[in-house]
Amino acid sequence: MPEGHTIHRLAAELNRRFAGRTVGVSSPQGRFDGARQLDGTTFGRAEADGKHLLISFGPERWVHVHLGLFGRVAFGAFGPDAAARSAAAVSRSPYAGRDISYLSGIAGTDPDTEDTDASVVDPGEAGADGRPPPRGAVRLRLVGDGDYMDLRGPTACELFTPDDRRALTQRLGPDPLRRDGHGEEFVARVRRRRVDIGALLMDQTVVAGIGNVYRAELLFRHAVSPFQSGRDTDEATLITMWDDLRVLMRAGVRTGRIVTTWPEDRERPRRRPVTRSDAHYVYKRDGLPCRRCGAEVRTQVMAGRNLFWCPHDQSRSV
DNA sequence: ATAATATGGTGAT
DNA sequence: TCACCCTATTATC
Repeated sequence: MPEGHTIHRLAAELNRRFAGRTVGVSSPQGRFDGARQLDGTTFGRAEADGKHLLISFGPERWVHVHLGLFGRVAFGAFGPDAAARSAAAVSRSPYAGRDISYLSGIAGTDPDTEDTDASVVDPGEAGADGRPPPRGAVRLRLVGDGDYMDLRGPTACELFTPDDRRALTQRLGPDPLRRDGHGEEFVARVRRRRVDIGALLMDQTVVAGIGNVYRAELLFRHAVSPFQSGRDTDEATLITMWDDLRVLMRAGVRTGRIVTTWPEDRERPRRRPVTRSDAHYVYKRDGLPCRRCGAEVRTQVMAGRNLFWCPHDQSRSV
């Protein structure tokens, strides 16, 4: 489910709840052996690099998590003041139970606008000890001072050495959400490849953190054909795309949603909550008319995923 | 009960 | 390019 913004958001929330604290670490499902040796140690800091989540436990140990397509995280509070803590969390946290709409500035109850961040799920009912018993396949549970987190369905949840961590960073392209992510590097990595730009944007060694939604939407916003090769893509266009991507993804971190449309291209008027159906230009809109030109949005598989684009607005060569 | 679906990634062919 | 791995939810028989 997650693209890079989800992971950065997740790292921030983990730090808010666990940074510097002694944590209980377990794997109710039993498939993360590393839990044993981390149990009772100190949670250092969580950080995101592209779609990878890294949590330090002391200088020599990291937990590496990749949510993949199905991975989800649930946060919760327990104990006597759990309700108060949750209420307080609403005012500060990007994750307040399921009510992320608060941070989107949405506040309302319109179900059409409450698509929030699907990687966050309701943790469930409290058990006898105040904490919900693990439900389903919980790969990793962290328990702190009144806070807990459950992780289900990740592609990766494993121990990393500092070498592993360095190797990962080495492999990944620049991340638009990180301070050390530089646009020039993105441009260079795109322009030395003959591969279609629509495939390059999904390649995490070219740019780290883009997924299938941002790929389609970014190309549309810059009127770039997905079928144009990286090498032939105009440098100025790529720089503009990078800058735009940073804006879009930062908004994604803030709100937990991917909204890429300009107000004038939406059906619901300005200053109203952005509905699910108004959030994107082309993603999952195949067969519908393009918001700008009315041409039928098309889809075809590229880089192993369904690509969506407007054949009229995205036909230019730059 | 079974299938289809999903914002991802790896490793073999 | 394909097979395969993760899991929960929703739709269909």
